[in-house]
Amino acid sequence: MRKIDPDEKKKRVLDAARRLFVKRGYFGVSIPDIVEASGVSTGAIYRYFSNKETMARHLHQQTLSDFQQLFERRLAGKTGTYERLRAFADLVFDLTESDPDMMEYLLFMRHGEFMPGAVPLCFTEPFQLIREFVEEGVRAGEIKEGDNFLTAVCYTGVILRPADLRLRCVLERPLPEVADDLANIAWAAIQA
Amino acid sequence: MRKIDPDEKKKRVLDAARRLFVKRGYFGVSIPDIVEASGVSTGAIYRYFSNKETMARHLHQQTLSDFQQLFERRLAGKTGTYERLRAFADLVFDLTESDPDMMEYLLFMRHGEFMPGAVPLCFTEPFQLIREFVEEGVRAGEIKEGDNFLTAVCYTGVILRPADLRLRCVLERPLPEVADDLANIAWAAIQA
DNA sequence: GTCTATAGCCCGATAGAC
DNA sequence: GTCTATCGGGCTATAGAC
Repeated sequence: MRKIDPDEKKKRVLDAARRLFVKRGYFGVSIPDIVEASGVSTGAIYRYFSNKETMARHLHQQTLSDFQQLFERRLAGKTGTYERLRAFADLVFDLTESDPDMMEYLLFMRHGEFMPGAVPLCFTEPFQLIREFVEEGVRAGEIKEGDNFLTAVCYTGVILRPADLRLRCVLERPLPEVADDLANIAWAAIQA
Repeated sequence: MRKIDPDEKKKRVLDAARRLFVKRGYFGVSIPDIVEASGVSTGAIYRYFSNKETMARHLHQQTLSDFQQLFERRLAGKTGTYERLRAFADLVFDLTESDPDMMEYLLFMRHGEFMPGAVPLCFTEPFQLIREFVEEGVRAGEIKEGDNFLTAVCYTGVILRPADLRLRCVLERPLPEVADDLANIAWAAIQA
């Protein structure tokens, strides 16, 4: 653990913190917990992050921007409404299996617990994009007319709830295996 | 605050605790916080509940059984599949407006935070019932064939996610006003 | 029975050795 | 730069006055 790249250490701390925060909540995790889980000393942690709250904010921002980047990469070249909404669904399903800590953070982390007044997840870029896709789908006559915001919320509900239950080990099959079924159900919910 | 019925005091403590737990998480709430919010003294709290964790377990059990009772009452006399699933939806929408603390607890509370190994919410009676209704609906040819568990999960996804966002003040209209739209979307998602 | 005062513990954060 | 030893503060839980 010596003379390691500081960025590598920072990442180790943030990874450990995310895993612990997701499991026990912000206030349920102590700095000694993070020290033990990350293998990085108290002193080093306080060198990188001025305090516990700053570390959590940093972690929050990073997780959101990572998710957005992954989403944008998957959207590249996709033009149809079904295809673009499907890209969101597949990203959620794949992330649930490949990086459950990240997905669990996105779904469950109560940012309000330690960051009063933070922007709700559904106002971040990826969820704004989904609302835009829904609006285009309505204009194209592919999606039912109505409250477009509500329509978008319902679509994400069909996608996110299975992810939720999969992360809690309630669903036994990996989500990518049932991605077609779920994407079809979600589409059936909103199509014209 | 003197000579009040002990059960009344117990209820005041549990109500205050639920409101605080939902907002800041189990570890983010101290006994002094609950003392201040409930108007019941530390000594009394420790007389009723042997410790903080026991109090939280008690609260958890009570909230679950209250929800189940409300659900069963609404199911009385309902026989059709659409009608019975709709009863669940309406209960969720009504509770979201009439008792947001309770609904928020049911949706967000991370019971695993302080109760390792607790039964996940979706294995409780109400959610088992929904799965049964879906199975009957499939047998009656009303609902798409497939993985019935997954189908039930998707239905609840369309119902619970709007409740989630309404509780976070993202949706501005009371859910009962859009109950018809949401119930139809949820039904469209799963119907044969 | 109920409250107030406090004991004992562990936390976040720091200071100082290396 | 990094670690370890330690401080003040606030927590859970209790003991004793009323």
